[in-house]
Amino acid sequence: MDVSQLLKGVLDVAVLAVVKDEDGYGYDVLRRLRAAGFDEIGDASVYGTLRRLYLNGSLTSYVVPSDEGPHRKYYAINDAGRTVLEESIKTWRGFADSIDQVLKLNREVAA
Amino acid sequence: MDVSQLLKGVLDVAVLAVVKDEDGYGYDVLRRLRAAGFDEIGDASVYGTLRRLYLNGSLTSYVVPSDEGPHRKYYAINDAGRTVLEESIKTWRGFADSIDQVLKLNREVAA
DNA sequence: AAAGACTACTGTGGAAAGCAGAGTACTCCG
DNA sequence: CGGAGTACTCTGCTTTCCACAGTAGTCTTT
Repeated sequence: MDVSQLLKGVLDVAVLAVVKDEDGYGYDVLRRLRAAGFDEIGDASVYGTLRRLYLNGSLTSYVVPSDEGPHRKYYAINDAGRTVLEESIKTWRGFADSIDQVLKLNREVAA
Repeated sequence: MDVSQLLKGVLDVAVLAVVKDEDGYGYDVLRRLRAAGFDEIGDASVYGTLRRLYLNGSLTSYVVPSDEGPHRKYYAINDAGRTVLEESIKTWRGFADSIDQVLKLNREVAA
């Protein structure tokens, strides 16, 4: 099974969730996602997702110069993005439950 | 969030899991998946997935005439398919855990 | 018997999204 | 000065789901 196919559609939520905690720039979001278990994720996927979320109005953006390298393009979540995130979490939950049912994995929401 | 995007890559496992329980033909697999919660799944997706799994050697196939309509093309899982299914379940589990972690959903495998 | 509904499958073409690869550019270290 | 690490952009490829169209069989209803 190809993990990159599984990411389709889910990357949006993952990126929104990560940015919701704290504003982030592309390279940083990439590191945070890799640390969370998406270790094979491609950089272009993250940059592309951030751009897409910015273009559809879920994120705002600002540039900050850096002493340790090139400038950083920060992204921050806004109200629209928070709404999308909440809806997406519900969708994900229902979807994951259906899969677990078919695979007969008994998972429960613990908290 | 678009459910059809979430299906990418996962449909393979879902179909394998459904067919593993009992041999099935396309229209029937479609109904079983819809009953499991994938109520918006397109028929062409299921037929396409069955064809793909057959071509890559995970399923075998045989035709059975029917009294209630056109003939039925049954698919059965084989050893290769079972191996793919087991590997895919592991991949799914790891993937879903990563998502849950990022979304801060505390799920646990109960049994 | 014609019309419609349900069953059952095939094939084509389109769209979305992840990703590889190439390119740009800045900083720091040896 | 060259290499490594950081940081981003852009183009084009690939996979996969799906809408749509078409074929074809059975059964019910009018």
